[in-house]
Amino acid sequence: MNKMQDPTLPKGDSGAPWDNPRFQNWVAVARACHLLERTLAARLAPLDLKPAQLDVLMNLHRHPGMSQHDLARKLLVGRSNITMLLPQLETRGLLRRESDEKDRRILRLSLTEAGEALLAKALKVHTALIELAMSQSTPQECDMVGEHMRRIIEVLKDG
Amino acid sequence: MNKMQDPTLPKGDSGAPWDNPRFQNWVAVARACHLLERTLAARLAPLDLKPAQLDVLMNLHRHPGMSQHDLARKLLVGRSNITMLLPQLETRGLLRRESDEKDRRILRLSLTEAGEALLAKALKVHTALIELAMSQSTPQECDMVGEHMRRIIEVLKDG
DNA sequence: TGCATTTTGTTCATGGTTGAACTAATATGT
DNA sequence: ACATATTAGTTCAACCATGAACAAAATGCA
Repeated sequence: MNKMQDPTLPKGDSGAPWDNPRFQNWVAVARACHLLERTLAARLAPLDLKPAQLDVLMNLHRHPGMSQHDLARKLLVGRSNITMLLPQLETRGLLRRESDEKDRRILRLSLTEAGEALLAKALKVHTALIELAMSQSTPQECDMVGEHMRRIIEVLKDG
Repeated sequence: MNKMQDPTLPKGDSGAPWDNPRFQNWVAVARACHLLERTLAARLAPLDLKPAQLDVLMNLHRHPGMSQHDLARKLLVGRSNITMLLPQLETRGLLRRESDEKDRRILRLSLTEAGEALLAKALKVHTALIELAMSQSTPQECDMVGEHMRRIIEVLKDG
């Protein structure tokens, strides 16, 4: 269904990508991501947390003691981004940065009690939102989507 | 497969979202989006175009004569963003902004010949990248992903 | 050891995005 | 018609993310 031509489309677009289903499907993926990110930001605002900061807390909870460099790679952002991001969280008492005794270049990161507590609250929000989004399909379909995306990540990681 | 526990995980995380498949699957979606966006930016650089600018050209090709407000809604960005974005493209001779005679608040947007030409080149790059990503699954699976994402968009559009 | 290279984190200038406040044009209601 | 409300677009200051250039520490190799 829904194969009707949009009458406002200019003619002579036969080879255009807009009637390519793959193209349309990816546009939907990008839109959904964009929208969920914005919604998450709105719902996280009462906790005075931004999505990027939540990502930091989540990764530090799962991998306590990781370095800033490792954190940057995990989050797919530049190292300088981490440098700009952490002081706000450290000042709020959410995380610690401790020099590694063996390699004094490295700062080992870990959450404080307050950081763990805030993370727990934020995770409720985040999880609820993802549940809402992912419950739009069956678990099997979700797994398929996940598999597909992981393959995309692999194929793009070096190209 | 791959259900092994990560031995570095802290204990006592039983209710945590990390072993929730839906959570992991959405993380994969977000990562793939992020990565594809970055890859697109890199491949568009030789044309001196950024992904956001390509989105503008694409929408103006499909809906010539649309207003800046409509364009902003289509792209899910603020109106001020459009205001900042367009002058660069107009100066490069890629698009026109013409006052509507009936409603002089509105600026009607359309591509120039040069805009259409550049769009055609950029679309080759964009399409190739999406083909690469989406060919990681069968067309049926792609359609399912698209359907899922469109449902997510609907459910989030007003929440 | 001595010296080049690599790695970690920081600084800084740049560019992109946002939302609030603003102007101008139109629509609405009485 | 006339005051009020709404809408289109702009301006501006604040915030983020980025990458290049940098300093400090560690590594490797001769």
